Amino acid sequence: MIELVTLGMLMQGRMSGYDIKKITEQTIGTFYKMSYGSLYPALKRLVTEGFVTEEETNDSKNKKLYTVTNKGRQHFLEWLSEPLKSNKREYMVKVFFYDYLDEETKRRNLHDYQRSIERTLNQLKAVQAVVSQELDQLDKKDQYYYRVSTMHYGLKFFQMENEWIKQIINKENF
Amino acid sequence: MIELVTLGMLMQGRMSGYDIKKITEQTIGTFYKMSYGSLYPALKRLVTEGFVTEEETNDSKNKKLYTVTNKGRQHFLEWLSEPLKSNKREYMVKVFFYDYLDEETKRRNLHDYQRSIERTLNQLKAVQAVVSQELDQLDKKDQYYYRVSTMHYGLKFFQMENEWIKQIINKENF
DNA sequence: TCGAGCATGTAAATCGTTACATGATTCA
DNA sequence: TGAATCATGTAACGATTTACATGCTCGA
Repeated sequence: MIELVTLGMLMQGRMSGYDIKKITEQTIGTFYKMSYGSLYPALKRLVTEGFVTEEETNDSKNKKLYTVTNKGRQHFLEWLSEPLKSNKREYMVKVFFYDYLDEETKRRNLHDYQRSIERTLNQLKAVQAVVSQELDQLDKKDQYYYRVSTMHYGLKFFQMENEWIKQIINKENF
Repeated sequence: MIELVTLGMLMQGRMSGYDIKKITEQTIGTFYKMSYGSLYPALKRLVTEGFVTEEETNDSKNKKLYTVTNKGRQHFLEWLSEPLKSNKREYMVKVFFYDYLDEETKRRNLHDYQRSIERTLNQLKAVQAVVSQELDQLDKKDQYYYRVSTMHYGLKFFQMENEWIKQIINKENF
């Protein structure tokens, strides 16, 4: 993951490891954390894999600048093209970089993902209906208040995701 | 984390590792994943730590049943009492178990958390206002559509969390 | 009888965090 | 001049996933 995010950040131009971390925090910081302990080794791996090139600056600071290679760009775009998966918020990171992706793949992936969200949503609704009914009959609602609230959260969460994806598909964010 | 979740699941009564996994999936499965590769070693650790006791059944299936000890219950409740932190969805897992927690600690933690969410929300709003203005001036909105949409998502997400917490504090889920 | 589900476990691999270590620059 | 920030890195540790391995039971 960190390699792909790093590559993605470098897509906007040559920069140092320090810069990569700063920009990552400023942009996707709320749902993706990056530490130097994983970033610097990742940059080294990216160099040995031929996905980025390293350049040493001789001006005062001993800073290293990294640039994506064509191979790296291709590797990044392949990952970006893959279908969006719900787990681990990886999908949010991908959408952040979606300006780099071609229109057709974008549409297809977003559409497929929206449909999968809708399926999950329907399943959750069905489960919740059953559970609510059971609890009503047992008169145990107060004993399980937070469990039930957590279920509500799940529903709300997927509803929000669903709405958000629909909005970006319909380009309502302009 | 897995030890605490396991302990939490065992709070509702004696069960096997297999059962723990099944119930975890059925309840908090949408935001917490559990694999046998981490569960079984965790159960062993819980036994050596004296937080649960192990009981072998001699009926057909070679099943092991686990029960929380008083020490385990105490350990679990200590963790549950700690302030809610935003990172890694740990807080959702905690709220799921909140029926086990005393009213006062619950209220305090939820309240504090709601306030921290509100702070984050205000910060995000401020950042977004600035970024939106900049993009308007630069006429680059279409080039950064998905980046901007991702920002919107962050906002929506925290707004949803905020509303949800307010609702459970005000016991609107009855 | 056969496949789905019940049931437990290990070892290697993966991935990342935390703590430590070092040093330059910039600005008040 | 001293604190904040820029800048890079390593080593130990921690947590969990993935793949593998095994065997029983129950119902169609």
